[in-house]
Amino acid sequence: MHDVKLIRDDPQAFDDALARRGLKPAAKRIVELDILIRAAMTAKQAAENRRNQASKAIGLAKARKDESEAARLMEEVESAKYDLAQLPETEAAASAELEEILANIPNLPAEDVPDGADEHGNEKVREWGTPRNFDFFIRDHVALGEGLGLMDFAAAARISGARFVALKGGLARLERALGAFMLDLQTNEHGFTEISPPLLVRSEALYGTGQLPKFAEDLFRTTSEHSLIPTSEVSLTNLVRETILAESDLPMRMTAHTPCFRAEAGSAGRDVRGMIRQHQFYKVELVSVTTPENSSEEHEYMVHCAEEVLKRLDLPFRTMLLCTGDMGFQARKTWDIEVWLPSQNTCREISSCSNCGDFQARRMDARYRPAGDRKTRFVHTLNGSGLAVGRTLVAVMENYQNADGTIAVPPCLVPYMGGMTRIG
RNA sequence: GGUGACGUGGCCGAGCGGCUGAAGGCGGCGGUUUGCUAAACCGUUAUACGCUGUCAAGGCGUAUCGAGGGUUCGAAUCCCUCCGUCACCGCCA
Repeated sequence: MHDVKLIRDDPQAFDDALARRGLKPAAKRIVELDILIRAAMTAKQAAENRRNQASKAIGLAKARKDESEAARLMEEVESAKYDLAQLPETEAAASAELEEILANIPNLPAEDVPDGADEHGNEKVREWGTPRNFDFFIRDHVALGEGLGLMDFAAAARISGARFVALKGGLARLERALGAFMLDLQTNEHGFTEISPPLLVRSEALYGTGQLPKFAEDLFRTTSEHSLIPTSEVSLTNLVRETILAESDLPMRMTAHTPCFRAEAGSAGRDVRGMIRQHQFYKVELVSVTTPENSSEEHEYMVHCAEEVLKRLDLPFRTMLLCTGDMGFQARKTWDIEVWLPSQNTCREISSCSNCGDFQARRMDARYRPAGDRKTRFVHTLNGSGLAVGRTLVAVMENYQNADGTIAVPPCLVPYMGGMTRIG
């Protein structure tokens, strides 16, 4: 959500920022509505003031038993109410239109985000590790998993349809090990507090983080008013909704290991094979709530917390700065981390770390009070995957495969695998 | 799911339909007194928005007593719906 005052003060800057995202100008109508709303509000408040003054006087007149004065004042109230008749509707209609417009406008890109139409405009920031040289014919994770009899897409499809999988034995254990490993790293070494949040959330929460109203078709909705979380960013970030935090509480760093559910409505035909794009997957999420002054620094910190997982797993990756055209709705700046997948001979996204500025905070009404200050300010919120467990499982399988189709367990995971060093 | 009770400011807790944005207390902040601490005393202590003002200080106003509607000249107080909390019962991991 955007600050109307900022748009009012510099409509051109707002439209320029939208243009960087490839969006049409919107400031003109916003400013018109803002003027309309404020005029109606001022007139309404004046009429309400008349009404309130007269009503108070009626009480006093009745106390004096001055019925004629009371009757005269009641007419005064009637007249004020007549003036009041249309104003609230005018204001409400304009406010609704303004809110509708604002709710659907994405966050403005930060200054240092490169312009670009799509992922081709992204910039490589750094890379780490060297892809392994295989002296045998490499398999992708599907061939490996099915070959071992530990990954069953067919059975999952009979139960749930496409884009589901059932992992068995060593692979199920590997998935659990990865989640536990990531969670331990982020909590023990990086200062994030482990949270076990709700997986079903109300639309208010989804609106707060920006999934609604625009991206309803990406969500699984239940028959109640709940939706399944597409990411625990929703639950974790909304933990501070409608609160005023003390500056000393910041940064507030939270992490959770949860399933994520995505309808993938617009992805028909993409990544149809394997575990890359599923309706359900586990993810360890990182969320930071911080001050405007510290959010950029915190953003850097979070990417490094995510990258550290891949370093410990010794998986090659590169970190990309997303261009304006590839960023999500809520983000003002995003780094993606892409892990090396031998079977695809390329890197695939395994983490996305975004600074949302005060965009979500405004939607959630999440504020903090600077130390020694009376006025509250909106917090800045950041989120990042630390990491997507399903895709990490794929990366481990493919990068650690042996010639015989078995999979070596990365050393840092061995303790989490009960000492097992090889799967299959 | 059933029955009953209840949602008031940072917290506790008053509140006959009419100067109640809301008594009182605690806590917080500022000050006086003080060798230090404690105590006592005085003052102060919500948020959002609009108008005004140099988008300052300040002033005026509107709204907010879980949320949204309604009744009324006037609602924290009456009615309805929703959300939530507590207690007991039923069912259940």
